[in-house]
Amino acid sequence: MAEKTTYHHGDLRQALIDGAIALITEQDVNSLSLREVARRVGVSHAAPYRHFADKESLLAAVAEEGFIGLTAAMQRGIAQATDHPLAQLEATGVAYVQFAIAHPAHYRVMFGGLPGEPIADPERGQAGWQAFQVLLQRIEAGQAAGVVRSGEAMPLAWVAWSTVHGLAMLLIDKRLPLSHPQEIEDLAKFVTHTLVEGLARSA
Amino acid sequence: MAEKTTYHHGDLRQALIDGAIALITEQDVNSLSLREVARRVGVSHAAPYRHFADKESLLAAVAEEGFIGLTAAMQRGIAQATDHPLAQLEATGVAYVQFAIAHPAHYRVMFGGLPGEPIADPERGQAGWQAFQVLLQRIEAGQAAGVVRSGEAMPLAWVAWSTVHGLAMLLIDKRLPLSHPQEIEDLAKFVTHTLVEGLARSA
DNA sequence: ACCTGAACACCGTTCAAGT
DNA sequence: ACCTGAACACCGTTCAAGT
Repeated sequence: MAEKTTYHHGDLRQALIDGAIALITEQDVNSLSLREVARRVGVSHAAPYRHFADKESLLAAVAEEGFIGLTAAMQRGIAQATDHPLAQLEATGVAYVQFAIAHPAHYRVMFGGLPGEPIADPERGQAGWQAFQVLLQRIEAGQAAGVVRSGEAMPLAWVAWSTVHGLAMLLIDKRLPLSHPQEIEDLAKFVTHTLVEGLARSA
Repeated sequence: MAEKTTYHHGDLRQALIDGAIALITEQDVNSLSLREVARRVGVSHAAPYRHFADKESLLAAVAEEGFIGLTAAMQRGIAQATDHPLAQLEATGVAYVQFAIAHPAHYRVMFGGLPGEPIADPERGQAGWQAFQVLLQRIEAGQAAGVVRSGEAMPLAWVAWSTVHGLAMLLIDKRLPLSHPQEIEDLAKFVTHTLVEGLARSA
């Protein structure tokens, strides 16, 4: 065993993913070319096809890693919040938006691309579903504690996801006239707070 | 005067915009090529450069028309709702989402593309600002009637916009496990309703 | 097994040249 | 003024051929 380097990169597949992420953080997503990734990694432009069926498959792998990072970011946010379910829900939303604006190109690959597979669906999109689960579980915890309105949790999670996703996209695309990081963080908190008031059990 | 056809299309600029819209509704946005639009319209691949600086400029014109259509759709939705400010706010949100899912490719051009200019900003993006204004005015009307929480209207409008934009994008990208139009419409109503409860003046 | 180099059918953009 | 045709520098993808 211990089969060292099967070729000069040890793991070309991972090198291509890392190279793609590095390139999209430098430039933007649309101008990313498979040939440029290959060049960067030091391999011929045809080599990636040993590991990915096409450009879209490579981007799907990049998206997968992004969702793993998003999940971790939300969990860190939750860990730093107080125990109150509504506080944890807010922390989840704020962490979501902050992850997106910290990694705009990566976030665009996760969503902006292809039609995409359903995420709020356990069957497909493993990493995406994991991320969505974090949000869903905070809703369910809020319901169990009696501070989030009752009823099916799933549609409530879709409301929450729509709001944070929409804010993230508007901020990333520079659609809102905000620039200072502090303004952006304040808005993320305000939006998430207003959302949570809509989800909260009235009275 | 009455200078008939300055060239064979009378108005190549508009023909290119219409051609681009026709193509994106048939196929998807990313695979749209300027050369194909030119072919479709019956002119050489270099001719578009007489009217648009580059591909991005043509897409910006397409987006502009989209925002005009979105504004009209929201206004129709408001006209059909009752006079109650919260009902009008909900109607605006539902009309927004329905426009997006009825014209997914067009909506993607309006947002998905380029970094984009600020929309919630009167100086730039005329048509986009007009659309945003419809939403903002419903918020202000709700405040005037005392049924929407007081404070600056703009951040409240950003909350609302984030929610409907996020839902629209998730639906267009098929991120939610819904397919039947009725399910989608029900969700649009539910999401908008929950949003409005967050914006409403508590008690 | 894994990678390369040439090839194919496309792009966006520019520019001299035509009417 | 408005449009064309050739040209340039790129793409994504395929495939025979090399080791």
